[in-house]
This record gives sequence, C-alpha cells and structure tokens, in this order.
Amino acid sequence: MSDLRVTVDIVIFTVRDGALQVLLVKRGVPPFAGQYAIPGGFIHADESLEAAAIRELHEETGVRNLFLEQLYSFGDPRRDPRGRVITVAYYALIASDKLSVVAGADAAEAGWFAVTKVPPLAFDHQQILACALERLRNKLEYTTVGFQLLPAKFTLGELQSVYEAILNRKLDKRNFRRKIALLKILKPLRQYQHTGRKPAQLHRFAAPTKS
Amino acid sequence: MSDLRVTVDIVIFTVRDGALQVLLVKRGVPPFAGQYAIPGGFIHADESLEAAAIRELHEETGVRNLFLEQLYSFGDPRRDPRGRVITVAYYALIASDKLSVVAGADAAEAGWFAVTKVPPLAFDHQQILACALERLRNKLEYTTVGFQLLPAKFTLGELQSVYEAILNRKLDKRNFRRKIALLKILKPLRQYQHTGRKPAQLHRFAAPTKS
DNA sequence: CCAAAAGTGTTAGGAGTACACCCATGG
DNA sequence: CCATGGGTGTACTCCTAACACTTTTGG
Repeated sequence: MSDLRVTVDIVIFTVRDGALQVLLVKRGVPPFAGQYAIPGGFIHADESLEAAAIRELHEETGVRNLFLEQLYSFGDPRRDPRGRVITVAYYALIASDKLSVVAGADAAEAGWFAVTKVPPLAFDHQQILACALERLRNKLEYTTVGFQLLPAKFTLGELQSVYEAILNRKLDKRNFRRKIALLKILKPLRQYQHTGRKPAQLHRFAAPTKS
Repeated sequence: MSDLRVTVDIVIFTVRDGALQVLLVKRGVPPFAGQYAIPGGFIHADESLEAAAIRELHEETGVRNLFLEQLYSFGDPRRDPRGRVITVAYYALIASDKLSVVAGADAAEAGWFAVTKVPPLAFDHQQILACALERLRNKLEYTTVGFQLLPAKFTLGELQSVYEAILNRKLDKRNFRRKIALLKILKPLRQYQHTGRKPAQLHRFAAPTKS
C-alpha cells in the first residue's frame, strides 16, 4: 500500500474525415518511451476523479465542456512497470468544429488516429481503448451521445455519417431519419447548407418542446 | 498524493422473502461508528481490483464463485473524513440457497436489509447503493444476471419472483414466461416442486443446445 | 369443496428492416 | 446535362403489452 498511485486516463474521440478517431500522445520518457498512449496523468490531492479528467482534457485539447463519462478502473498490479498504479479511465467526445484546438503542452507529440489504425499502445491502453469503443457503440444505440460530436448546426447527412463512423457500417438513410425523427430532439432550422449539390437543411439539437 | 489510499467496496445483493436485499455491516470504529456501511476494505499491494473484491466477498460471506462486476469508482476528495480514499465499487449477486453462510469475522454486525428499507449509510454509500441498484435493474433487462440469484433448480414462479423483487413491480405471468422461453436457456426437468398446491416444474439454467 | 399457485393463446400497437425513385443544385 | 448527395413511403417481421380461464393439489 506504501507506494500506490492513481491516474486518470481519457480516451478522447472525435469524428473527422468520416472516421472515428482517438487522440494519442507519444511518450517521451520510459517506460514505453516513443510509444503512443492515451492521454492522462496523476490525480491531484484535492480534486475529484472527474475534476482530474476535466483538467487533463483541458490540458490536452484546450477545450472544456465536453461530454465526459467514467468508463472503468484498471488495477492489475503489473500494468505499470514503475510500480502500483491504478487508473480510472474516462472517455470524452469532442465536436469536430472544436478540434482545431489540439494544442497543449506537447502538441507536436499528440495526434489523432483512426480507431481502425491505432499504433501499438503503452501499458494496457489497448484494452482501455477497446473498452471505450465498446461503450461508445452501445451508448450510441440508446442515448443521444452521437450529437456531441457535431457542431451546433448540422445536416441529417452529417449526423448519419457520425453514426456510421462510430459503428463502422452503413446505415439505411430512410430508416435512420425516421429513427431520429421519433426522438423528437431535433429542431429544423430555416437555414440550408449549400455545399455542393442539393442544399441540405440544417438542424440543431433541442429538447422536445412540450406541447 | 502523499496519503492516497484505495478501497474496494462491494454491494452484495440477494433475493430473500420476495424482496431484494443488500448486505450491510455495522461499523465498529470511527468515522461513522455504529452506522451501517457497504462491506469493503483496502486493496493489498499485490492484488488486482477484482481479486480484492473476491477476497472481501469471501471474507464477508464465506462464498466464492459469485457473480461479480465492477460498478464505478468514487473519488470525491472529501468522501472519507480520514483522508483521501478512492473506492472502486463492485456489486455481486448471491443465490438464495447459499446465503446461510453469512458468517465472516463480524457476523453479529452484518445483516441483510431490503433495499427499500436501508438505514442511513456511512460515507457516500447511499450513492453507491443507488448506482448498484440502477445497474442491476438495467442488466436484468438484457442479460441473464437474474439467474445468479436462484439455486440450481428452480421454478418459473420463483424466477419471476426474483425479477419482480429486483424491479419492484409485478410482471405479467404469460408475457414473462414467453420471454424466458425465447431465450432458450432453461432446461425443464422431470422433477416437480410439491410446495402447497399444484406442483411446479423445476428447471435448470443451461446454455442452449445447438440443434 | 375450496383456496392458491401453475399453466396456457390471442390480439393490437410500436420499432426495426429491407427496399427505389425523384429532386435540386453547382459545375 | 450530369454527377452528387438530399429527400421521401410502404410492407413485413418481431417484440411488447394487455388480458382470463382451466388445472392440480393439500387441507
């Protein structure tokens, strides 16, 4: 018990270029120097787990007010060769229009990777990523987390692309739109996105109006 | 970071007397001396989180090989007045025919409480219990955790009672039995339970036989 | 014979899935 | 004019939920 430490690691997702991507940082010091890892760090003495996650998230991305949810805690005694380190893993979703802000202290060493093409990861981070991916895919089915990945105004086509990127499969356009319509959480706007061919109506996320 | 410690707390459920019950222990020492709490303890230096949970579970109930699942980690810096203690909460299900074994070191100070009638709890254990209850109810809908609470042989009426106790509402008998039958995980036995009126057929939990 | 739990089908509504064509625009 | 993504409806299946009566036994 003498030397136990606790970290918070955060799997940060975004959807970019039609693919679900995750933010990874290259480690500069041993162990696993030169390998990529999920961003994270030790918790401070006076902050809650979630506060630590929010702080790390802000340090890595410069963004606050993201969707953030605790994922799972990993505590194998040998997961970190330096000693006993338990990690509480979180996952976060960052909207595509906010991710220009990928600065942070080690900007040059951080990068987005498609989840289908992640390099070998340090520690047990492969397992943590797999866990986050599974959670995200499940939550997509019965919650509205998907909307967190879009800007305030978006088209139904963009929304569908986000779903397809996360689930990694094509969805039927008509069925998708009916399903979304049934949720009654989108407000159609009188604005259209003129991006190429036929203009697409913009929508924004909104709680259903009580009639 | 100097003084951080990690505990594992376990919400142990059973169904008894038609009610969902939880095992609580009375604290003998401050803080919260005399109040009830969820069983738990500090993790050892060389054991994984799950191993710690299994160990605590065995210490409290004398039983091994229960259903056990990690729930959530709680880390508010002021959740324990003694100092910084993070807890990784688990929940476990113990079959009604095994719970005579409620011995353990502090047997006299441990007891089962219906979840609808728990006394005030120490620390943030009320919150942990609420979290476990929510998880259990959700898992009941789309997994087969409910079977963990029954002996090897049971009647459909007993199974339905377990579901009703957990969900705290009555279920339709015909719909329930159809739903269970569709799962194809029960093997009807040539034995009947003669307990009062019309004998009820016994079943056992079994993976579906591949035709 | 009676109280009590066991056991059993049908119908209606809602959600998911499969599937094909016309529309509006920019180039 | 044409390539491209936007936009729309129907039919079928499956799951859920509501609902009532007969059967078997012990006392």
